[in-house]
Amino acid sequence: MLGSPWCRGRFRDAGFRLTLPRQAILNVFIRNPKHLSAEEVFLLLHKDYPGIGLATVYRTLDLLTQMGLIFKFDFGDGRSRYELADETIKAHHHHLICTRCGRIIDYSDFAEKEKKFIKELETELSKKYKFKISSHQVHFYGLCEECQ
Amino acid sequence: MLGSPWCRGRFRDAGFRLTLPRQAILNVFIRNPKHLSAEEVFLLLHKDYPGIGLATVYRTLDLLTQMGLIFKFDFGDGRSRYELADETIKAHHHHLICTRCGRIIDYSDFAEKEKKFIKELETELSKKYKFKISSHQVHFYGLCEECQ
DNA sequence: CTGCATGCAAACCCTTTGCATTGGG
DNA sequence: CCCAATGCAAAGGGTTTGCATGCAG
Repeated sequence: MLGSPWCRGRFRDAGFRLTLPRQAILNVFIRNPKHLSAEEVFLLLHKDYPGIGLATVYRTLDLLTQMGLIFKFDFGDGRSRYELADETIKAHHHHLICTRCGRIIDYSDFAEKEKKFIKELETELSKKYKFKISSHQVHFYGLCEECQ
Repeated sequence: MLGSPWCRGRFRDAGFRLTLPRQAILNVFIRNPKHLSAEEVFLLLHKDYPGIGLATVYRTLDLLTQMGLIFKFDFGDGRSRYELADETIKAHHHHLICTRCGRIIDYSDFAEKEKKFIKELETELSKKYKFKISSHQVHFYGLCEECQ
């Protein structure tokens, strides 16, 4: 994904430069398919690239989100989390959030059923509220196995 | 709702005092059935009760959330929003959020279909992930009619 | 070369907390 | 009366911004 002309082209076409920090940050997501906070990205990055600052991480996360390469989530714990926008996401994977320990569980089961349902709902909502829907989030809150 | 023995009892049973600020804040939600941020509650309150401080608003919002009288939402704009936990919510009303102007549209259409779907999904998820689900949020992001 | 991107630190914004004071039960 | 609840101001934590410097194109 990274060295590929696709990635470079994606940046060039959008009028952005493919810099080292941007490549490195994208790499963090490729190697860590998780819901990373800005600080987590910064720390993971710091091992190999101690020179990259937190501000750059925030600016890059914002850029990548705008470019659609990553998705931004807010689980209500006061910090944003980001995730690579790959097939996993496209397959409508959603989240279970433990309100006690903060653990986040992905699930992509029931994807077909869910996809169909969401699709229908989006169509109806778009029509009724003249709303152009571009994305959605489904969060279930509760207690994970250990916290019960 | 407010003067009712029900409300007072609800506080007493939980070991809390039904103070003037708490009544006033609950009243704000009753009169403004919207997704209010802490600051909005504070400002609405300020007209009639200029003495009530922002910290008390935050503390009370937290208390009411724990008591289940209001719900807390996070739409990703960096501030929490709160809403009265009345029948409207119980009827599974969800949200469309405009990513440009921040407008939030409630919808409670398709409630039956949705309720059934969510219920099924919750059951399956609970079983598979041993997760005790207590609430859920469904957010659709996009552009409202005016912002398109 | 030219100007976008970066690093650093300060600024910002929302939220929480410490502490003396108030008022509900 | 007593202790939970309040108000105020200060602190906290995540995110953004200003500005001089660096590097991609």
